[in-house]
Order: sequence, then C-alpha cells, then structure tokens
Amino acid sequence: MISKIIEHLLHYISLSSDEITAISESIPIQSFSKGSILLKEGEVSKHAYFNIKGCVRLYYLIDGEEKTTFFYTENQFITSIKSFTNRVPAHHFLECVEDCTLGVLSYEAEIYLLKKFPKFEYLSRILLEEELGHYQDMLSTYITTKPEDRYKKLLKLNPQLLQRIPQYQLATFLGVTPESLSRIRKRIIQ
Amino acid sequence: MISKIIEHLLHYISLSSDEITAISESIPIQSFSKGSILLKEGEVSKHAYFNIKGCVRLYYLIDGEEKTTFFYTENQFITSIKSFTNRVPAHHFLECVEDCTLGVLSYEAEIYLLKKFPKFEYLSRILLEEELGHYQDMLSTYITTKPEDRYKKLLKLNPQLLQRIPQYQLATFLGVTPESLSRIRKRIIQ
DNA sequence: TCCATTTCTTACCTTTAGTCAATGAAATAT
DNA sequence: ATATTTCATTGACTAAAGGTAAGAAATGGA
Repeated sequence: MISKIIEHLLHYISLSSDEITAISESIPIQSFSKGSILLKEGEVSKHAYFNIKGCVRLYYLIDGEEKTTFFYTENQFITSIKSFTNRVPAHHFLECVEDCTLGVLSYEAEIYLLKKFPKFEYLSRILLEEELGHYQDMLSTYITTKPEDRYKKLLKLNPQLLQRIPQYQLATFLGVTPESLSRIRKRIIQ
Repeated sequence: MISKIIEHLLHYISLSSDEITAISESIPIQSFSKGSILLKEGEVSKHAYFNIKGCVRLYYLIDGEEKTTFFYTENQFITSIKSFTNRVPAHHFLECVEDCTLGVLSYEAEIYLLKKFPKFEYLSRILLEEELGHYQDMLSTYITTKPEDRYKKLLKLNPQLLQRIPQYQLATFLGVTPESLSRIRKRIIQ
C-alpha cells in the first residue's frame, strides 16, 4: 500500500519516486496504544508526527488539572512547533486518546529531507500556511464565541469527534469545567 | 537608511545586495492614517504587510459588534493568511489603530520573490514557524486562563500596548465586554 | 475654548460558569 | 462476573460575566 502520508502530500505537490522513497524511509510508521505519552512537559520535542489513525490530544497541566487545547485526528500533522524547531522544553503533554498509528519524523530526518530536497521547503511552507490558517480561525472562534456556541459548532461540524473523546477532555477544550459542559448539554437538549 | 524590513529579515537569514534590492523594490513603504481600513470583510486580501510603525487591529463584525482578535505592532507581519494564500474572501477587517508606516507586499510580488529567490522559501518557512508558535501559545492562553488573568499578563508583559489602544477594543481582545473589563480593572486596583 | 462625540465607569439585575459534594452510570481490571 | 476506579450528572452555593441604562471623563474638532 502507498503510504497515507504520501497520499496526503500528493494533494499539495508532485513527488518523484526518489522523493517518495526518501520520505518513506525518513518517516517510519509506528503504533502507539491508548494512553501513550508522546511528549512530556519539560522535554524537548524530538519528533513531529503525521496522524494516520487515532486521536492525539495536547494538554497542559495547570495546578494539577489537565487543560486540553487540541485534538489531532486522521491526516493531521502533530507538531509542538516551538519546542521542535527551537530545541526548547515544551510546556505541554501529547497523549494518545485512542490506539494510534503515526508517521514519526525525527528532527534530524526533517533536516535531512529539507537539505536533500529543497522542494520540501515549499511543501513545509504550504503546510505551515494551512496550519496557521487553522490556528487563526480557532483563536478567533475562542475570542468571539461562548462555550455553548463552540459546543454547538463542534456538534454540527465534527460530531464524530464527540464520540471519540471523553467529555471531561472536551470540556476543558471548550474552555469550561466538566460540570459546566454537562449543564450546557442539558440546556441544549431541552 | 536601510529598511526596517531588511533589518528584521537579517535576524533570520543573510541577504545579498541583489536580494536586498529585490525586496526593497517589491515591498514599497506606505503611510496610512489612523482609522484606515486595510482589508474589509468579504474582500480577498491582496496584500501582506510588515509593520514598521503603528498598530493595526484585526476584528470581526458580529451582530453589529466589533470583536478584536489581534493587535499587530512594530516588526510584525500582518497576513490574513487564508484569504491571502487561497484567494478567498476574508471574514474580518484590518484597521489602523494609529497612524501607521507599513511595508506592502502584494500577492504578485510575493510570487515573484519566491520564484526568483528560492531561498525565500526557507525564510517564509521560518517566519511561518515563528508565527505558528505564537498562535499555539495564544490559543493555549485563551483556553487555560480567565479574562482577568489575561489582563494581568498583558499588564505585566506588554504594558505599553495598553497605552496605545482604546479599552473597548482591548476588552473584546481579552474576550469580555468593555463593561466587564472596567470591572476587572476596578477589582485589581483594590 | 467650548461643544459634540466618544470612551469609560458605575449601578442594578440576570445569566452563566466555578466549586464542592453526593450520587449514579460506565468502563476497566482482576 | 465482580469489584474498583473513572466519568457524568445533579444540587446548592459562590463568583464572574452579560445586558441595560445613566452619568462622568476624556478626546477631538471647529
């Protein structure tokens, strides 16, 4: 089977067989069981990941409470960009919410790929532009809507996600406590 | 005087005199008076900007209310990335909060620069990585803190900004109404 | 300088979220 | 299968934010 990663990248760029080989060899595919920690607070992120299957969440540990700020699902790149590119400790955790199949790109492999195939600079730029667009949208959504609206939006645009993650993780992702999300759900149904 | 833009870019990359000339010619410097609208909701963003002097805010018009989601100050790039790169209408406005001096990069000029100097792909990637890092941090801050904490943080880390922008714009940026920000300020002082 | 406009503050009341504790449901492990 | 732990809901109370309206302060022109 042609890798899911290659398939995804072909949406953005054409790839020679050399390039496909290099990518396949540089980004090994690994399985992680539910609950696996990909990155701990205080560690320097050594890998970026491409999510082939499963769900990974990004969370902060603040006063003993986990605050989820992102869920990565199929066909998304998972990067703790500041830690990964600047080699500084991360302030968050990455955890598999489900059993996951991920492409694993080490820092060294990224450097190698970018050096060997300058074309990948273009690809990186395009992917980053897309990712940045998502983040601009998300930040705007946070500033301009209330938790209830964000829940409704998620319910409408991404109902499958709600089936995959526990509600207490969703709650902090929406910016409220689990109790409040429970009340929001109650309010909406009636 | 060497352009502020060149000066800024030299933090990331070395530039030949050819490259400096190309950048200088592709990114003309323009003045905008306070209140100027750089981008309207519904328009396709035709320019990216580099902020040499002044302050530009990004805001949404929602049910007749302006909700500010970003303030761009000196040495920041201003891009409505989704609209600019995908040639689709923006959902927000860009407005000068002060008299501004901006470098203006048209879509065509960006294409030209990237084509003529492949090295700029690298530069773009680095700048985007940095920008994405900021957005990841901001999103996290929004999810994990309350408005009062965000105000205190801004007061500590960027007190000058508070002197430059009206409080009702700051309020929506913090995710509250102007009245609530007024109450937060009162709470803190006492 | 004065007037008009804009911005900020305050008061009152309503709505929503946070906190803490208890209970019930669901998932997990042995 | 049962026991244990984890998760979701609910209630009672507290804290914070929203809505509305009025007035004070600041700003900007003419």
